[in-house]
Amino acid sequence: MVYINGMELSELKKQFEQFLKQKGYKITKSRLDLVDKIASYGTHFEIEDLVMWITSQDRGTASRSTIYRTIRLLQDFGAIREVIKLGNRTIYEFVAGRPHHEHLICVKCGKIIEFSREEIEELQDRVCEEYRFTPINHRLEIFGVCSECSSTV
Amino acid sequence: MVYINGMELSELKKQFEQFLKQKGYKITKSRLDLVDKIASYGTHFEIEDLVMWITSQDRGTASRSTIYRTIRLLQDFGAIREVIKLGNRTIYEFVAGRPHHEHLICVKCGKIIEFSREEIEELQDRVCEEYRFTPINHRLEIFGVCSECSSTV
DNA sequence: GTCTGTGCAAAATCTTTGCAAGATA
DNA sequence: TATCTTGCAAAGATTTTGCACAGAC
Repeated sequence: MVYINGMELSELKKQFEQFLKQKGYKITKSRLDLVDKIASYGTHFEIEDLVMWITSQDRGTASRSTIYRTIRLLQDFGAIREVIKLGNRTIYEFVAGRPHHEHLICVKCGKIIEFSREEIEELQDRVCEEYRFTPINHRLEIFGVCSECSSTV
Repeated sequence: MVYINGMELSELKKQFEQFLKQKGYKITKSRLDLVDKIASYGTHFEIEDLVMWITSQDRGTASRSTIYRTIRLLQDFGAIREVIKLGNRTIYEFVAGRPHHEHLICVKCGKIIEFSREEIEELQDRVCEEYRFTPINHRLEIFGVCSECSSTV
């Protein structure tokens, strides 16, 4: 069985189908295929990379438009998040089945390090309560230089 | 005297001049004027809004290119930061002379609430130490719905 | 059969850049 | 005077959209 982030992939797709049905959208090969493609591509990705990678694969040629449209659906569904915004780049992450976490981003080599701290979730709750703000999600990005890059002067 | 974020504006401009000189850039009317314009525009802004506002002012008509270029210089200088990245929008903030803080962003009305917690700075330091990562800056965005918007159903 | 999705190309945004003219040092 | 900056328009990069055809229900 194929597991993605500890969740069985076919289970995820089943849930996505439910989501589509519930929203009145259609279950298409394109949409389900894209879930496979993203799952096998890797955790973090930018849309252009994904488009090029998918296009380079023999079969399965979802158009750029469909990829953009489906990414949006997957964001609504909650399987994908924009986790890093650096300059004009947007880096997405497959988050389905994973606990929330944050990112360290090396501005020299682009390496992404994930970490999580329960304190951040608690802090969010306390701050939001204070401002009577209903949180939907949060994103903590720490930009800096990783150990390899700082040792290479 | 004009204070911006608790710092005297002419002092900030003087420091900016030093920065330019040190970098081998020239001190131009355009650049210094833009600092005034941004200071009087308000804390948070998007470039397009700033361009339109500046263009609508009688005198002072920095071109879009110059604004983009100067904003970049002010970011390097440290007076301005990209604090919110929402979809394809980038919201900047005049941070000169202010302690670091984070933002709550209402996804319904766009309201921005600032808050700061010393814990976040400490947490950043601890996490970075653990990964031997040298932090340059960080950004915590909490997206959600503010009290006004949630009471209006 | 009806309605939605897809692919394509065009358009819309947002940002950067080449170049000639102007300002700064 | 030498060099950097500016404004403009063009080019880039990224994302969205109108429309005709194809596919899902």
